[in-house]
Amino acid sequence: MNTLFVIVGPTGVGKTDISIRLAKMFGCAIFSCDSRQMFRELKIGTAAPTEKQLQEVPHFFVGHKSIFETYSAGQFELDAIPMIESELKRTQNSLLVGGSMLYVDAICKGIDDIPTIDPKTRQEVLNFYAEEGIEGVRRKLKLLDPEHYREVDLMNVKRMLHALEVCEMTGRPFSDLRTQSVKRRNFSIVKIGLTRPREELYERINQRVLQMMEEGLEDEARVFYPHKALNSLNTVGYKELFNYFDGSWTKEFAINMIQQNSRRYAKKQLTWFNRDKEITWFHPESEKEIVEFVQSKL
RNA sequence: GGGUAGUUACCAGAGUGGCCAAAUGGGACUGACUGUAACUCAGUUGUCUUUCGACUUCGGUGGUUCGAAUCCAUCACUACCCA
Repeated sequence: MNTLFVIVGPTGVGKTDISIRLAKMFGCAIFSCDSRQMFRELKIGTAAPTEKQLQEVPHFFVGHKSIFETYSAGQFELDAIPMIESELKRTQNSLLVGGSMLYVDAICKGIDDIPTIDPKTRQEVLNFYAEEGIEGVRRKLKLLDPEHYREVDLMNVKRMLHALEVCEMTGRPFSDLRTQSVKRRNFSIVKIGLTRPREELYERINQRVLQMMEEGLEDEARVFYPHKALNSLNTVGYKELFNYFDGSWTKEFAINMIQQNSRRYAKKQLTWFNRDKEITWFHPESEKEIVEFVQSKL
């Protein structure tokens, strides 16, 4: 059967380099699985593959959207699966590379078919929250979807609001639409995790942030400062600089915060991926072992 | 040399006789997470223990007291002020 090799790992661990090497070995393209590299306006701050790297190996889902468009893990599944399937027909093996946990799951397990929330419903639900507060949200959710109410984190407003949106949108309880089943794919999946000792990872992240600043992250972010409310710009590396632009933080502090938030993000990624027992872990520089492992799976 | 204020857990910082292993915030760590997910949320954070609980802490030492982070003495250090 055709195989999709899925390379995951925290930000800054070194996924790009090894994946380009593997792609060349297979003669295949790379499917990026990064919820922020998808935005063509965000290059430096998302450490997107460089022009040179993109020329070496074709990448899908890098810079294919604008920050002004809305996108989601569900849409990503719909867009990517057919492309992965047709690509696998051509090259037998292919690569999915990225650190966006939910997006990886969308490809590997699939996520339930829940309609995209229209802006009107979203706004209505937000208004409701503004008026009634978290208590109101809980009350309404308990009424509309008692089953989900029992399961959700009652402290997590954002998740509850989403459940409410879905109830409002579909007229059905959110829990009805959540089958939580794992979709079968017509290709095999082999997951490779890249990790490093914590200290080493953090040091790389810190250095990379400084490097991004040298490459012009500040200018890149400044252009989009007027649009800072966009969800696509609620992104490490940009949101902190926005605080500097509006005068609430010093530049130095903003840079420190980018480093700190990047480290935290890396930890969250590791927490998520550690739960996945299908992942075989490697140090990114153990190229020989990785290649041997990949070959054993062909 | 004189004076004043201070020294609390990783950091900042409350607490000024028992309700104190010690508020709160930050950091760190751990975790949850099926559509705005680089989001959002939670737990832990003196030691030992699964729990109950036990034990050692609030600059050092020595006191007062049934009982001290809290009061007294003294030493050390820090900051500011006066010389």
